[in-house]
Amino acid sequence: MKNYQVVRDISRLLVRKLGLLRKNDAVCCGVSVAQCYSLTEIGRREGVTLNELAEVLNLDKSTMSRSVEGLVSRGLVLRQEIADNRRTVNITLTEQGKTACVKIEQVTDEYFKNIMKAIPDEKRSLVVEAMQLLGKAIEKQKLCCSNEKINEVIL
Amino acid sequence: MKNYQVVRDISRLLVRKLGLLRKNDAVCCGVSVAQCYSLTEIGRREGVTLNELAEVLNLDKSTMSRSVEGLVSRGLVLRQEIADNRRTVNITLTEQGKTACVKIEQVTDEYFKNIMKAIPDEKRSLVVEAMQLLGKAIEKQKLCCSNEKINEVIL
DNA sequence: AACAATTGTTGCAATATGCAACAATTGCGT
DNA sequence: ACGCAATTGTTGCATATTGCAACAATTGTT
Repeated sequence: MKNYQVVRDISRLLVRKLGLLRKNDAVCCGVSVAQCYSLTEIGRREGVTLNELAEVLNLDKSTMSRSVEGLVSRGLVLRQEIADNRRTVNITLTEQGKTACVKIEQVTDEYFKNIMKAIPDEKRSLVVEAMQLLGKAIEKQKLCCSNEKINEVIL
Repeated sequence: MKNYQVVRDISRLLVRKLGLLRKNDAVCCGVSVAQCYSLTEIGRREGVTLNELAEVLNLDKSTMSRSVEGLVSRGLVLRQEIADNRRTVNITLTEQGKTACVKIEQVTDEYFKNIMKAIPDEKRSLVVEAMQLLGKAIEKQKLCCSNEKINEVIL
């Protein structure tokens, strides 16, 4: 197996184990996977723009807008106007949203903690170092098959 | 940062870069992300059962059934009966399906090759070794938040 | 032979999707 | 200051996808 295929396999494995192909509306805390990601991202940044969120999650801004609307109607998220710019919107977590975020963090962290536990002690730091290198490498890459519209129909 | 968070970050990064939250119907070769995964999995196994496919991709069998139906109607996939069992279905690729698979492999491999290229030469084998360890560790884990129905509504 | 378990397909209502069009606002060039 | 382009976010819209539940068909078990 080629070395890049090892990375690809990890990717496939994560997709499977994390149920990323699902669009379930109740994965954790009564919200979908995509909404979990939204909540986490909003929480980490303490306020985001809709565009920023769409970009980070690699979603269309219309999709993002509606997704946020869903979170607002659940009382998890707040859409606030910014004083110095009446065009953009500042998206923040409500108290309920923060609670949800904590819960999501717990569930997710638990999962990844178990993964680390399953790695032999003496190999753990090696894995961490490698993952940091990998992270940097991935960050340098463009988005894959996203906005480039590779719609070539097969002959 | 805790060591498990490094792995989690990689996961988030992949979700973002690979556009896994998208349910775009035309990511590559005119099929969606989920369908790309289906095609790849069917191709790798040279014939799968619907249930197997649903399990591997962590999707409901009804969803899987319809997704396969979509691939059949596009002429990419074949649903065949098995001689010794008239209940199960054997799903295989058509010639067009194989062509699509090759294309998908190319696009995906290209992406992961670039990631490896972005890793310093002397560190590459380290990363590969670590990824193999990580892969084994992830395989040992259960599915995350999938069928367990953690539908606890937040207070 | 009777009954349980498995496999895959639909009915169904709800939701999500992205593109395009749009209004509101801001920035830029002159 | 004025006009025009660019940005930001929201909707209309048609389509696609989701999972649960119910179902028929088949297979396994006792």
